[in-house]
Amino acid sequence: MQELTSMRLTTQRQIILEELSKVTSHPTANEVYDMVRRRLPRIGLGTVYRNLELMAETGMILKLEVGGTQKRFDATVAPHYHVRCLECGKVDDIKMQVQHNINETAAQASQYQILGHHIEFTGLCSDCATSTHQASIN
Amino acid sequence: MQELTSMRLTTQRQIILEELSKVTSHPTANEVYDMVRRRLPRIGLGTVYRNLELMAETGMILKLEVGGTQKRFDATVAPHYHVRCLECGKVDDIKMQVQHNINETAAQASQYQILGHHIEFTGLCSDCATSTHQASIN
DNA sequence: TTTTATTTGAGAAGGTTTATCATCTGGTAT
DNA sequence: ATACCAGATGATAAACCTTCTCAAATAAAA
Repeated sequence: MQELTSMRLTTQRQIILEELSKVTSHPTANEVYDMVRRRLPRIGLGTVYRNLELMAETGMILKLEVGGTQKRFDATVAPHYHVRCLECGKVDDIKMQVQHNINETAAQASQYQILGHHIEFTGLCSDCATSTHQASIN
Repeated sequence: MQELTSMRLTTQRQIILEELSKVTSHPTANEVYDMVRRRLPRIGLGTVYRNLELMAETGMILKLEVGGTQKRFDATVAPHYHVRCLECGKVDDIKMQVQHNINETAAQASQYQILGHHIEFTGLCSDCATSTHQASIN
């Protein structure tokens, strides 16, 4: 794993973290790339991927391996849950208590050494709920 | 969405479902392809992807959009939770009660129309827990 | 400043999934 | 049985996301 101590403070790194911290959406690597490119037009996509991965390893940010095809990133490190819209793929936070106790239940119900859990709710965001409803009328 | 009524019962479809039903692991599309190919050597990878997707749409099987790079499939349709090994990527079932109540909690805590949830535990399977432990001794 | 190990940008490569399309086939009607 | 046809298949290409490679650039230490 990457050591925090040996990580240089490059402009690219700072701006990637700054831009990710600005939003509460959970952007994909490519969306972060678009955000960062407005300030650093010559940055490479590989640099964004490399640094998001690195920051996730050191725990500076969260890598969300949720449903959908792409990985998403989150500057909020504290454990919390997510909802994903089945229609548009948008991911939002769910502000509810973290169920610490279920890790033990899972540990007892399996042969695994349980290290954590993540809950992903699925449903329709307010925008898509409206349009889907309208579509079902037609 | 694909209608069950208009789905032909092709040999390929039957065997894909049969092979998936045989295992309790949660194979990726490529793993299903390998399993099916032993009985239908001329089947195409696209056919496997197409049918797994189709069966997931009709609810015949479950498509797991869990962490890791690849999607995994499951012949057990009843709601249940999963553990993923952080080391080897293996996915197993967790036999614990489904927390029906948390959907309401999530609905109240968000603007989404909540349709369901999935819990993915992360940890180390017994094999990897051993080898990782040994590695940390060295 | 000079040095050096790390990082970058550009592009290639890898891996997974989806799309395309001529051919084939299961199910139905004849 | 046979013919028909919408739907399915297999082969291949394409799309997509992510990782790798490496010469050039650069942050940080000497």
